[in-house]
Amino acid sequence: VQTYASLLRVLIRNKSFAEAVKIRTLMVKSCQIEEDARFVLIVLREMNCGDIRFSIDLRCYNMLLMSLARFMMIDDMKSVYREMLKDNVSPNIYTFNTMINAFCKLGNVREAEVYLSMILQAGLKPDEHTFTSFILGHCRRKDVDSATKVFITMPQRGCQRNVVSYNNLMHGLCEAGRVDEAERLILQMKDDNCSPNVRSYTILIDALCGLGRRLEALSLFKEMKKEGCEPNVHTYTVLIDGTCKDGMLDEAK
RNA sequence: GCUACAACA
Repeated sequence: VQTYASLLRVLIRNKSFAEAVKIRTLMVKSCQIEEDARFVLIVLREMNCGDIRFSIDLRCYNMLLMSLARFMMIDDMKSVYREMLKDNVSPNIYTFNTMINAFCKLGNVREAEVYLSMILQAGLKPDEHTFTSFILGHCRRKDVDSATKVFITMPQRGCQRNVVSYNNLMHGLCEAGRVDEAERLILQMKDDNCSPNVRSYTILIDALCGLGRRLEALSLFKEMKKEGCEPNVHTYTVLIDGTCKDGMLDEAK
């Protein structure tokens, strides 16, 4: 990250702006830890107003917000959002969705709703990412019923549900102990132009194991492979974890 | 085209 920053300064001094944009993108995206994100934030801010002016465009603001979101730096996100308005850069649906998703991750649906109303004020249309984040947010607050409501209204509002919408709701249902409803959803997905992915199966397998329904978990595991869905580390972890807990070591292999 | 989801610890 530091290297990108130095390189960036050189490029700007040489007025190689096309190259600079590329490096800036790499810099913002390469943040591995919170400290990197903080550093990038400082660098971009000083470039945005410094004498060697290299202003932040919409795309860069969005990527910056995403990097901050990765480390749950919600306060910094709020300030960056305010700064972009001051800078006369109009947020687009990506910007709003990034903000909404961050709040929803924290279960702060109230604040997410503020940004939803801003989408409408801006004359934009909330999309499947927007609603899918709200499903997540409600589930994080253990309010599966509100999540279900959002899920139901999506098609009514012209949004196709996608795998993640399903996964989020299934996860919420599982955490509420409503695994049977989640199992119904994974079947329903197929009639809704969605195919379950590794995560869909892993969520269900995990829940079944947690309830001690290991045989069902194992048959789901077989089914996913039959469907051509490759299990990954997470799948094996929940499966091994769940089956070993009760001494079924042989199935675990 | 720059955005979202799962396990253990």
